[in-house]
Amino acid sequence: MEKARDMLIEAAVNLGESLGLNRAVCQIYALLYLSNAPLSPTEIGKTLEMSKGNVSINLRTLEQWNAVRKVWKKGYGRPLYTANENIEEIIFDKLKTGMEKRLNYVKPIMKQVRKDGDKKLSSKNEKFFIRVNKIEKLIEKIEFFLRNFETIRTIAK
Amino acid sequence: MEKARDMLIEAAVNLGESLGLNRAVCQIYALLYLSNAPLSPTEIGKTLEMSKGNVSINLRTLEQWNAVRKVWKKGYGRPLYTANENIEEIIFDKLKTGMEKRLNYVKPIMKQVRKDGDKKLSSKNEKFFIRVNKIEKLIEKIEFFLRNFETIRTIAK
DNA sequence: TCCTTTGTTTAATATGTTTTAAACTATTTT
DNA sequence: AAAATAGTTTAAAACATATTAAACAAAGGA
Repeated sequence: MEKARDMLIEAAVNLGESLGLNRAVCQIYALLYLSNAPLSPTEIGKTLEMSKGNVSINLRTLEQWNAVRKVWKKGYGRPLYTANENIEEIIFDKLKTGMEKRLNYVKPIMKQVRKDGDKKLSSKNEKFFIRVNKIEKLIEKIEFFLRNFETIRTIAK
Repeated sequence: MEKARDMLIEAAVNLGESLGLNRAVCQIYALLYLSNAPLSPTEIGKTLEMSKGNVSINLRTLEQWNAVRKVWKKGYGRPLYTANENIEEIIFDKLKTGMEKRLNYVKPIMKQVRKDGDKKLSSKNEKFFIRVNKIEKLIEKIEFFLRNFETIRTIAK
């Protein structure tokens, strides 16, 4: 059954690329997702033939994304790790957080551009501001989408 | 007005990062999007202070994405370039094409795993296959989403 | 036609990211 | 408490990507 597992792990790596994720995070997450029981960093490293440093770094990343969480086994003082099985939630939360951060950087710029432009609006600049308006509309649309995604998803299926 | 333009170009670079796009594609697309008239590669290179080789390579990429198209000015044998203003369409088409390619790689693997598994289903493996099922459900959901995105988008606003 | 300008291709350089190795810290076992 | 095992951190290496410079090809103007 390990062959099947390894094939699926490779598939996860492939899919992860499309989200800009590195090999190690995908491998670790997929392994934990497919495991019957929580695993220790050492076990993860051995199974994936990956240095313990790499395991450590990427486990932390996965924890920050809420993609993985610690599990405490009694009588054993170190944490094991298990996957958050709700993949949809993980992807969406990450997308949402990332997008919001970017938009918060962009929005003040848009405001500034608009303010400067209102002062001196020549016909040559008109087209420029039509496009600025279009971008602002698009940003609103994205924000609407992020706010209402849960609802949309429910309607969709 | 060039200051405003440059600020918006920087904003585009920032947003592009979240989609895994490189600096040059974002800059070139944004410049063309905000320009009143089509531009030549030389003009683009000068404005963005970028080597002509880089302009050439990334213009081709943008053309392949349908993000930019050639415009022929009569009496002039070289093409100028202009932006496809439908940003939403560009992003979605790219997402769709990319996702479909990945899923077509993953789906045969899923089938293979399921086939191998049906032969010898022990209770230890049961949990494993429950998770395989979950992934298949998720893939179906993504495919549904890609097929029906246009519709969903219309409903959403 | 020849010279100049513009655009493409490719090899090299520069930049950024991922992974490892090794030094360090913390925990467990004896 | 000492030795062994496990985990973290960091500096270096391996690897990947983006950018440029320069050689080449195509087009425009003299």
